[in-house]
Amino acid sequence: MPELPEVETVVQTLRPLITDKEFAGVRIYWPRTVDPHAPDELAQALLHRTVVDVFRRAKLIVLHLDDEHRLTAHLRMTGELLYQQHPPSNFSDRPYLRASFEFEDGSHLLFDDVRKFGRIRLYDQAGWKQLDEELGIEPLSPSFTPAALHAILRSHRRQLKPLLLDQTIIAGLGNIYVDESLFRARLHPLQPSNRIGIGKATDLHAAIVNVLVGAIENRGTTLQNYRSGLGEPGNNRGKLLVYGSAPGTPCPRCGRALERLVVGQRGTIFCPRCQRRY
DNA sequence: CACTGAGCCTGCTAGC
DNA sequence: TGCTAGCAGGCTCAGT
Repeated sequence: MPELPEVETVVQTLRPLITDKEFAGVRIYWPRTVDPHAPDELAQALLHRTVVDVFRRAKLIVLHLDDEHRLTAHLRMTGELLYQQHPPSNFSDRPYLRASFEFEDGSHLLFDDVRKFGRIRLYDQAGWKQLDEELGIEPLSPSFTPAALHAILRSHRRQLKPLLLDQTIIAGLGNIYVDESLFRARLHPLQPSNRIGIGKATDLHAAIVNVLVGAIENRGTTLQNYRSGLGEPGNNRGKLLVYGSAPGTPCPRCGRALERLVVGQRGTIFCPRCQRRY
């Protein structure tokens, strides 16, 4: 599923391709994709607007428009936002197309999404400001320091994994990179966050940053659906140490059988020897 | 405040 | 071989 590194990769591929382009047409094939907007009202609002920048916030792809609105796409589980020089000639080739955006030059941005969980929304300046303020710290920003993470962990009394997945606390982490980060930092997913000292917080900080930076360098992790803005799969899958491993697989560090549990409705893989609760 | 479970969805697969 | 039940999970909302 697309998390911070995958969304960042999509943004990097799309930015040079769609910046300065003007919307000339919008088609919505699955109305719930643009909930709560009415499809025709969204289309009207976008017509003749120009993209002035493309950036990422949390797991959102954000198109900054010339009227200061922000058009956001959240890929959720299976979404893809794809640039195409020419419109698809045959929609039956794209059975999961949920929305398409045509630019003045004839190029298209296609929103493909098998599971229909993905969402596209338009925010005015105030709405965007509010959303931005509700989202947590960016883990690749300069302000995300070991001390900042330690303060976050101490200020809550929660299980570590659900806390790291909470987008209002730290923005952009998902199931893959949380499991990878916890494994590298040798922390148990159910470890109470407030009992983590500065030493382990520093380990966790380094693990998160290294895992994310490495995944971006590899242009994301493709398990099934994820593709960049140009339709290319990512290369990070082979770099994962535990995510995707079946329970019973030997721990890559100590050899003990990895175990699986469900934490916050999410499958979780960890090493019961390396990652101890305390 | 912290946590749990339902709901949204459909492709894939283990098991019969 | 063919079918089906169960699984995968980001996010929101309601309930404990």
